Amino acid sequence: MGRPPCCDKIGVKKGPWTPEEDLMLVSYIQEHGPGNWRAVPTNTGLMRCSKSCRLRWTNYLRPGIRRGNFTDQEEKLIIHLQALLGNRWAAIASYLPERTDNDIKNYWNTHLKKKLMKKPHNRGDDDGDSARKSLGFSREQNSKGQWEKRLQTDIHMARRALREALSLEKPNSSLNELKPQNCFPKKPICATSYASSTENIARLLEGWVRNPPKKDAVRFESGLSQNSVIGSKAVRSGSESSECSDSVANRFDSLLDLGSPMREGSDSSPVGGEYKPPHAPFSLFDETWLFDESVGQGVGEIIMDMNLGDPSNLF
DNA sequence: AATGGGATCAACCGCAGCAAT
DNA sequence: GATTGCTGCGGTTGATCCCAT
Repeated sequence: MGRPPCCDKIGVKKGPWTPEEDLMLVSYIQEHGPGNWRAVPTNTGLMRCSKSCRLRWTNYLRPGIRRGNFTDQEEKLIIHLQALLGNRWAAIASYLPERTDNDIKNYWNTHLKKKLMKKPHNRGDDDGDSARKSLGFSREQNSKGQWEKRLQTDIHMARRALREALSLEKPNSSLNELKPQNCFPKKPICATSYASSTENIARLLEGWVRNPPKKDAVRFESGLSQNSVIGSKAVRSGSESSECSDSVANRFDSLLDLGSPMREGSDSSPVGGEYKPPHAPFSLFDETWLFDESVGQGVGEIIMDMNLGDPSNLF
């Protein structure tokens, strides 16, 4: 059988996007909201395939994306989440709402993997496998179901890992330490010239995200929620970056807010309602377990003590 | 100044999942 | 239940940048 290509390959433009194309895409999304990507090339006149449009939006033009260097906090969070989730970049990205899965994937492949490679012992072979091994998962157990099952068993281990990742800098630090002004650099670094132009385009969205279109935008709203407004600030260049999005703070706050029960279908999920894993492999979307001290102790505790108990050992 | 090699990252490709029919 | 079409995800590629020589 075989599926037809997502678009007519003939006449479809490839390669880097131009500011003009970005503008066309952004204008369209401003009006109609993201989604129905199939219709985007036709309606905008863009000579791009729908996938390309979606990718460009989600990875670059979408408000709320922060570019530039990863902070230590982010880095450690990624390492821990990667160890827990494997290369599920989208799931990992949902915990770093201002980062795209593509960015995280790139960062992992270009920085973290090498970094971890340098560490003898428990890492080095292949993406996450080693990390999972370090968590006590053998290759035999590596089949999705098994290691997820195992993961559920070791829920407290993950919880602790993430908590430590989030509080590593100052073990006794308050949640304020996780506020963006602390966990993000004051200034976006390494924005390319073209990135700057897209920032300008993103700026165009600023007014819109404050009052997103109501129709056709349900998915968009659930995906961005509060992140949108602040995020659009975040893509501004340096001078305003100290505002650096409350979104992450909110999300971390809600991540850590043990008092408020995590919800299903709530707008205020820890990551802005974003992460509802399509596969729902285990109850990661109910993140309270990550921090809930009351979860029983188990063999994972030992493993964690040996391997991830001290995240600083990673480096 | 030229150039070669490594690093980085935007974008593409193919597959899987899911919903609609 | 089977088929079809759309969307999302992860792996990979290739263009560009950066730095050392």
